[in-house]
Amino acid sequence: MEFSYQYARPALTVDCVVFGLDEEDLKVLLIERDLQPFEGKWALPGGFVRVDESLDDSALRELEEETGLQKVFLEQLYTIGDLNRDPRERVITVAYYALVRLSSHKVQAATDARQALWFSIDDLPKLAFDHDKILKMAHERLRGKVRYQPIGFELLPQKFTLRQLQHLYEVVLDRELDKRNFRKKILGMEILEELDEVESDVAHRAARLYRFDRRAYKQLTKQGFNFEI
Amino acid sequence: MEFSYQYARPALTVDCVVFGLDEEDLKVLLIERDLQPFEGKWALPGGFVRVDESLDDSALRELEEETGLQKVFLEQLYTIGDLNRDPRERVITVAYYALVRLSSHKVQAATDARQALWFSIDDLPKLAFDHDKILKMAHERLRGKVRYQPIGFELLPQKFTLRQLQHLYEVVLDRELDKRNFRKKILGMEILEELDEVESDVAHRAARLYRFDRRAYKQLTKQGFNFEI
DNA sequence: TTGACTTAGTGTCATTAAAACAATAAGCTT
DNA sequence: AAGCTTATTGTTTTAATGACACTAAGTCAA
Repeated sequence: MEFSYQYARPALTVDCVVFGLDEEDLKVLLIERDLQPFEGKWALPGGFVRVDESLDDSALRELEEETGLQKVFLEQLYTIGDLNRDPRERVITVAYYALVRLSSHKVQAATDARQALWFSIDDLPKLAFDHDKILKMAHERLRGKVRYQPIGFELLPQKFTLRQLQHLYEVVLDRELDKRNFRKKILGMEILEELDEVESDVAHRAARLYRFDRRAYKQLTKQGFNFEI
Repeated sequence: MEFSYQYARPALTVDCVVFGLDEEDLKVLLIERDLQPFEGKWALPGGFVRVDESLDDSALRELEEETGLQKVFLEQLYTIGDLNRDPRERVITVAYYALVRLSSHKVQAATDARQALWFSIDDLPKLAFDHDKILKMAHERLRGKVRYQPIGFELLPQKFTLRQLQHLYEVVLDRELDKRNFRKKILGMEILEELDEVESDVAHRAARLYRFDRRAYKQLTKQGFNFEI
């Protein structure tokens, strides 16, 4: 007990809602807790903020420690400070959400976690603390934000087909989109680079591959262009 | 020094960007600090979070203590935890923004503040800490959010004219709107209640007064209606 | 009381964006 | 070679947006 203060201070944590996407649906990465409280329960990866690291760094560090993930897309979500959200003491958590290319990330449990597993967003276990609430918030944020910011690409491989891109939006927005209208719209934005490559290993005509053109997008935003699906 | 912990803990504060609107432009409420550090400098109202109060309550309490404002519209903005944002020690702040009906709120300085004053958003003094950055963030959030959430009404008196409403959007979005198109659009939403009253004390034809119909709005959102200016 | 002044209030047309909709082409499998 | 699966492409209809100007109502002052 080396650190003393004149007034009581709440503990501060970060928690991450990590989204991934596969051919079926949207997934969330959860860890099985290896410590009390809620030992053995599923929870969001996260942990205490150190006094010498920024909040973003905290979130990235905890993600790597508990799940092995590195260099993911990360944005702050909300800070939750309800009085009794942790049975031990007053804990305030800064929640983040992260988007990862599920295909290219191997996940492995580590510190404070027995295992890390991907769960379908439609089939989640009961979570520790108020993590259900945080996860729901993150899901809503993702649904809202994916429509007016090109963050969806963070969920896809670098090279993707228009089918995959449309599938992403259908899964996240939870509604079907018209193929012709979707292609017309997204190609009309001129933020995709058409590659001289097609997908491989499919048992039918292979679709062309595209890449998100970050430079073109930045250029367009400067001119007042607004991304919107 | 009564409170001891095993690990060092950052201090936790809340800060509020309070927006108001008058006939000219958008205003922000600032306080002149009466304590070190930055004594005598202008800053956002705010202060330390107590261990037994929620973050929202903290923000509301600080607002009342430092400016006398009560029952304002308040939303969380962002949590800033850069390492050296406070010269004393590591301080993490949960930033909020608030919208008030400037006309109906008297402002008075109190605890820790020499005075509280409204500043035009286009003519701000240099602020203490990183409050410039927070204020800028809040302004961007307001500009973004006012278009797809009917929060603008929080800045107007309960009864307002369409001219006032349009002026609000022109000031916040910083561009002129066409009167006929604006009226067509906003009235077409059917979220305004037309009153049997007109404004008074004007030296010309008096305009009809309207009131935001929260019930109608909620009903419409249930049916999938999306507010958008 | 009248004329001048100020703001309120209103509708149409042109343009653009969104939504609905189906046939052919390419490549793989058997 | 025939059959299967998915890729790729345009047109038409409908709805939303944006541009644009005059008359009505009420106040003020001569």
